[in-house]
Amino acid sequence: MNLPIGELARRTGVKVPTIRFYEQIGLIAAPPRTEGNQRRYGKTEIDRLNFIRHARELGFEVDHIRELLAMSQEPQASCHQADSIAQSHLLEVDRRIEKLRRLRGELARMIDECGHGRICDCRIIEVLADHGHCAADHVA
Amino acid sequence: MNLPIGELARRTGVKVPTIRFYEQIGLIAAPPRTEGNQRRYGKTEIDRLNFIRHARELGFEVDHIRELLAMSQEPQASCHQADSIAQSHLLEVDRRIEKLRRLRGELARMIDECGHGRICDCRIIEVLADHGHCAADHVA
DNA sequence: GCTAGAATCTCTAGCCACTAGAGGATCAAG
DNA sequence: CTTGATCCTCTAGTGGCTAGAGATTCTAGC
Repeated sequence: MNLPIGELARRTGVKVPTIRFYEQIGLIAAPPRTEGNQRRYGKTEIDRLNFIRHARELGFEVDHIRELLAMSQEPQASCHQADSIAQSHLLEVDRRIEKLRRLRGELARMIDECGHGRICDCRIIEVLADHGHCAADHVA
Repeated sequence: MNLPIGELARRTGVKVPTIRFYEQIGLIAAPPRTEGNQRRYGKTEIDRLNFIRHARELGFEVDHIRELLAMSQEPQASCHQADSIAQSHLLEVDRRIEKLRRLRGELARMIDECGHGRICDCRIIEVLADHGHCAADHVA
């Protein structure tokens, strides 16, 4: 277990520059180096990077991941805080889905109404140009 | 109709710095200036900015908006291209919705299974730490 | 005409989470 | 000992803005 960064990347699915970036922002610790100044990693980093990757895939922000990582280091603590981070993230995801759904509806309607003729008759252009009182006006 | 930038902002819902930014990236033209070097706008810019805002609200990228704007200037052209931009954007929105829904499912399950006890028993932390063969692994 | 305060100007830097590329050093296999 | 893959650091770029500094200009009231 003395992996170079490329091997760590292969095993975790996190790209090499991203690993270095995570080190830079302090999301993972700086590992030991070879005599020739190359990073060498162990099992700890595989786990940590996998954790980070899963959390990113679930859409957690880096700052939240920082907190979740800190919690995972304190197994006896209450998981109330982890729960609340996840909860509020779920709400955020719900908001995004709802917004996209409304948007999708408008898009689909617009496309549907397009008669595939000339620009001057096109609902797509028309809707964009003059859209004074539709739902999307109130999308944040 | 010789509006200062703040008034244009008020009428279109696009913030002042954003208007200047749009000018900088060439999304809108540089307007005439007063003797004191302040921008003054007319009806054209109101329409154009409204178009841009609507398109942004619908999630179109700036480069696509550029194309849509160019099309709207050629009323006799076919709207095939506008249609295809909108179509592919719709597909992209569908992809995003689907991705968020899968993600939401995982999040909700995770939270649901959390016993609200200690970190060492917490499904949230556990799922993140060891998540080897779940759907989210294959989310791009 | 004068003054105060609101609005405007330019410019730089920051946001997020990376990604790309230059230019050079190091490693492992043959 | 050479070759080619991998690694290093550093800077800059992505998208679509947003924030702030410090200076100027406009406008309304007196």
